[in-house]
Amino acid sequence: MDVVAAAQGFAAMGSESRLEVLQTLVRAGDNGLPVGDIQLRTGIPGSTLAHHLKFLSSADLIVQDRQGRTIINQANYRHLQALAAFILEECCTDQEMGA
Amino acid sequence: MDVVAAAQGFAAMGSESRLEVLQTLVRAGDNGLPVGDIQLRTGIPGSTLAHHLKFLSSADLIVQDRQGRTIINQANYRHLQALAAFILEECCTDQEMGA
DNA sequence: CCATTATTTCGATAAATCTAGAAATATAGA
DNA sequence: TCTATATTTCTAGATTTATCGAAATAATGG
Repeated sequence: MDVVAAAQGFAAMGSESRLEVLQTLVRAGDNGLPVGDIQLRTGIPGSTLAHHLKFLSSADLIVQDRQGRTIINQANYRHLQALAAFILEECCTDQEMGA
Repeated sequence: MDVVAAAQGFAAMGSESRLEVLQTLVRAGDNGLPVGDIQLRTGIPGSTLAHHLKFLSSADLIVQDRQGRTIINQANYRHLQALAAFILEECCTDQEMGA
């Protein structure tokens, strides 16, 4: 995980609306959720939601998979875990003792 | 950690420049670093850096402490850890089994 | 092919953010 | 107090983002 990808990931989580969408998907588990269900649970209008889902998907935080005419959205747990790990990954590597 | 604070925290990490500044402080450990040192290590101009540090500090990601005429910046490890934990905290709580 | 459902793209406006030079502020020491 | 050092505030332009209605696209069933 390079700093560019990480920044993009955090930026995608850095909006209240989008973080709520992401949390909804994280809670939903491996089955994922269709766009319409997310719309119902969050109250976000379709066009706005599509915008946010695109943002999340560009950042690799979710995966979209078409099934017939609905689109299933799933949290990308691997990537999310990698981002969580990234935050403190290099903790204290430059720290000097004493002082 | 509520969703508002979390979104603010992730937004603060969601810029490449700012994430680099934060990483620099995470690496620096508990001793922290003066603004000038961060400036040297990152190459970011003073006024821009001050802006980013304020952003990070508003989001509670770093703590600033004046010592004489220099300002020591330290990563707020507690808060960073809480943010890392937040990401997958509620994983799968809504998941239904089978099918 | 037509109607229906699901989702996205278009378009436009408002708001927030990024950047950095110049000026201002704060502190310490001579 | 005068000077040097450290950092911030001011200011402003360029870029990005957020929002959402209306129109367009995609897929299904009759």
